[in-house]
Amino acid sequence: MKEHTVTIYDISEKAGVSIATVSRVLNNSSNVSENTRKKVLAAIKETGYTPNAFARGLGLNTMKTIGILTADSSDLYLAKAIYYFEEELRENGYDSLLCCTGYELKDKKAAIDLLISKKVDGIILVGSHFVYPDACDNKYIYGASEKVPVMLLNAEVEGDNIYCVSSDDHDSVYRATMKLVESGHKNVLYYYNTTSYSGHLKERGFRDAMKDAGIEVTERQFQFFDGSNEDIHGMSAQLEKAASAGLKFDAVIASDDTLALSAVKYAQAKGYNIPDDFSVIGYNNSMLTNCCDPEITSIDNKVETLCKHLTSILLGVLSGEEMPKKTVFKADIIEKGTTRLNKD
Amino acid sequence: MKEHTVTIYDISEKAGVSIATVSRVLNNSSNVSENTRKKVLAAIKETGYTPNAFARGLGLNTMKTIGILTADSSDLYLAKAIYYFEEELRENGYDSLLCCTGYELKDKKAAIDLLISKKVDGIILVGSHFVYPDACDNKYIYGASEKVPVMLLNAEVEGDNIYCVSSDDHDSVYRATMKLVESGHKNVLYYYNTTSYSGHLKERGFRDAMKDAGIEVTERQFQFFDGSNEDIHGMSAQLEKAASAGLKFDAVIASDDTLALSAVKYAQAKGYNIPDDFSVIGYNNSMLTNCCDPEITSIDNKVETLCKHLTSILLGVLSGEEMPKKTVFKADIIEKGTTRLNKD
DNA sequence: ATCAGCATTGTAAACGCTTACAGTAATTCA
DNA sequence: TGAATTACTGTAAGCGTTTACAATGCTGAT
Repeated sequence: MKEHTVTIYDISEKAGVSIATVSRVLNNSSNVSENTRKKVLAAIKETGYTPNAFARGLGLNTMKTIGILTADSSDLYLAKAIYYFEEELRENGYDSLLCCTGYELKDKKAAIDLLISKKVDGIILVGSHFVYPDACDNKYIYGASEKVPVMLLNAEVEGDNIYCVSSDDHDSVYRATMKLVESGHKNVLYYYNTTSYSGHLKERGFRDAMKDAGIEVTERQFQFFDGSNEDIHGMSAQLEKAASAGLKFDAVIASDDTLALSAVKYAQAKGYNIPDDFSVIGYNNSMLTNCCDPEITSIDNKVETLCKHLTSILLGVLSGEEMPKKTVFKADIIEKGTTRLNKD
Repeated sequence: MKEHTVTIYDISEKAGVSIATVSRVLNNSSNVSENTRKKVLAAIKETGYTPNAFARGLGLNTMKTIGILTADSSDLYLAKAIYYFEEELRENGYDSLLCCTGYELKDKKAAIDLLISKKVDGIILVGSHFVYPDACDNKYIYGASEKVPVMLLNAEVEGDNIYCVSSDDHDSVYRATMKLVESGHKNVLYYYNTTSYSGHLKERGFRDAMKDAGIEVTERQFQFFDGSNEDIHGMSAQLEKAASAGLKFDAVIASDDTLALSAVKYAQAKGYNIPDDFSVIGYNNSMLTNCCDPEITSIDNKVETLCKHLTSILLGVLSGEEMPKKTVFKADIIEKGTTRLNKD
């Protein structure tokens, strides 16, 4: 069963050359005669030899691998981000080591240590969950950045070896809220399920917009959903409960498309007419927005753009270039059927 | 910037012991006095030392890492599977290396080579896309299985170091189709988007059921959707086109919830009453089935169960136990609003 | 006092690769 | 013809661990 694994020595012997030459062939080094190259390649093919990446990594002290961390790869948005990272990295000769950490701080720390001990060349933290409102909880990120560059998607932390690419969540929610207000909605409810960095930005965007619009908001208008991010029924039920408890709202701006969808379902169950009696705006412009009828107006923060940009910055950093520490993109509001915003 | 990385030698020096002793502490070997252990641990803590996994891997010839391959991590179902694998493996001390290969055979091969050169201890192929109807295309799997155990989720290939865990797709589609027929549907359309291994099983399930029900089917009743698996509009449009071209159907059984959702949208656009005039059954029982109204009846093939089972088999294999080569689970048909099946 | 036996620690080889440096043969130039 | 150059190839050190084996220092029994 466990036959002797083929090493560079076997190849060198078979091809009648030294291991250095084999190595040169493997690394496309120029100083090899066409003749020997052929012999070596033949031996490799014949034996089915694959180089041992440990040994290689040991010497070079790099595995050409990027660690990707995310709280939950089954989240629609995060999964998409991971997909783009994977793709871009692979095209540039890097592999990726994915860790789904869950939402516990200690697990995040453990995962980072693990990646570092595996000698990743860089770390990408996918999603704002990694950055806490309380700056002091973000220390672990600094720790990591002492060893390798740390990239943040949709979150911001200032630091020496830390690079951030994000969408301006404050701005997009601000604009969306404003538009809802301008299109005649007085009682806008903010429905959210995360208190992460970007969660805070979004919330502030909402608050600021309402304030600038001269509308007072009560804390009840901030509904926090604390369940699974797939539990559409639970999400609707919570809105229903809030309504029965006397809360009035004729529009929902959600921090997430799933929440938005639940709001649509809630409104339809109530018999409201969307978008005439009731408006909904989601976030991420994921396929979920196309699942119901009417389809959901949503904020598109352009994952693909963000991810590609982030990857190119990382690659730049890795090859020693000077790169911007912070890049912010503006999101688009994609209007579909759950709003009537542009009434001009 | 690039300060000397801390190695086991630094620790040994700082703690005044040999590197072997440090190594023993790191590996919780018993033969270390409490006193020295403390000194070593102190030194480790002080320097922030993390062991180099390459060096370790080189010696042990294992990285305690499992390679996970999937065509597309942003697919809802696959992402979920990956999530469970990740979680289970981590809990058992294994890390995972994820590769999203896309759907091209050559990329799959390349990814496998890569994983093997990284000395993964095993490979999990997530999704039936890895197994082709033409057995000859599956050779690359045998190649991999010569080096490490290969696990297949939702696909079957026989081979020496290959283990399969799947849901009985033929059976579930057969039963679902039968139920549709028994509940009065004559013109059932089969809507699919993959010709993978399980795609074939499903199709055969459909054909066999129709045959056993004594209903003749024409090839037009097999609609293959060839676009993005998020393109709900395109999916609906294709059904619309088929209908305009004269195809009659009063039920759709889809190989996937997204397709099913598109069928619901199609039917609703047509003004059909679901489930009275028109029935739909999806596959995977994902959250998409809860997105529209009525919610979609779907086949639940229990990813979580499958994934956990697969992982436990893999762990068994890795620890040298004898394990079943093939495990098949039966799926459940979860009836919701798009059908009226159990009319007894 | 001596020594077997034990607990603990140290030494050094091995893991498979890259690469600086050294060596060799062939070619060119004067 | 000999020296310098070029083109290729080989030798061996080093990367940071683990671990078999050797060495040390104690313990208590004789």
